[in-house]
Amino acid sequence: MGIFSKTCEYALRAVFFIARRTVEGNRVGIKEIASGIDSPEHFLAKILQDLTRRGIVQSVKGPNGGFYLNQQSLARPLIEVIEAVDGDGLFRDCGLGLKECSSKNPCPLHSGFLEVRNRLQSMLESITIGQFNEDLNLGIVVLKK
Amino acid sequence: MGIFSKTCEYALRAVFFIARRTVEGNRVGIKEIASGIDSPEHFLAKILQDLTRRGIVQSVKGPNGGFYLNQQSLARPLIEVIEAVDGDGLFRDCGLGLKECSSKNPCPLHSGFLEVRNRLQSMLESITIGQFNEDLNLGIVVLKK
DNA sequence: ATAATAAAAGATGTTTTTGTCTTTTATTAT
DNA sequence: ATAATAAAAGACAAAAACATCTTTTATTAT
Ligand code: FES
Ligand code: FES
Repeated sequence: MGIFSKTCEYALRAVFFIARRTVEGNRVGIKEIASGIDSPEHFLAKILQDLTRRGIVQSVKGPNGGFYLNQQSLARPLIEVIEAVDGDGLFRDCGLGLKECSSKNPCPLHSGFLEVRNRLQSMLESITIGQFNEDLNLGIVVLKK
Repeated sequence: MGIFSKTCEYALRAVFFIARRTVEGNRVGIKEIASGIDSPEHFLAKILQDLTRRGIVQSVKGPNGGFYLNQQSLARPLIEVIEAVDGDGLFRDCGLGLKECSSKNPCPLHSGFLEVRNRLQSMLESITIGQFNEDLNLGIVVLKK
């Protein structure tokens, strides 16, 4: 288990991939996304269906159809994708699994966690889906290995 | 899903609980631990069996038996418990799920992740199992709610 | 030695996550 | 209108995580 669920990892890689195609002016089909990010095709399809319902990504059916991102979606911070898929537990729940996280009756790790998680949160709030297109095109960052 | 697995959350709460009893000079049975940290008894038993095999906690069978921690175990940093239970994936794997994490061919989140995870890692390396006994006794921190 | 105690080990069950396959619906080009 | 295309939806399956129950083994006090 990583910091995010597998589902969420696929979702993040997929939106990065779609963003890149979108700014090139194209929609992109599920097959191409799946092979471009090295994910199981039908499983990813489910994930993108859900993201589409939630308005995180856009899609059209039929010939020349596929997934794309509108301006609003391109500008979305990553944390919205993560919360749509995994919920906000990573940022709100107690790191030791206690029923709730609060600074009255904190668990032993509360203050340490708070600092790390706030840092993660603000990082994910400041990174947008669309901001890596150039680095992806240049091969400076990658979505599969 | 939190940052650690449920199994690991129970393990961490349990070692904190055992530490407290140990410095009072007592061994503590599985029933008392389970109720003291609000975890399923038989499931926790499996977890502690594993931690015992790995030498993270100590135990003796029979009357007056139970779990306890020797000096070395009391001084152990939390990260050793976590790595024993969840492995080191949280600190070594790619946050986007790519096959490996490295600064050549990084994923888009690599540098952001690196900073957050290093912070988490050094926090968990500097906190020891035994260091919260006083706070636990005073009720400043808690292991169940 | 015996009985009582408590962890260790083994067998089994449930739920969630992850993954696959098939059918249906919407859209587009002809 | 029709055929081709591609996502949406539904049914199903495997694996991992989480959990429970029973039997065995080691230890201690009597
Ligand atoms: S109470 Fe445990 S992290 Fe806040
Ligand atoms: S390559 Fe993704 S976190 Fe390092």
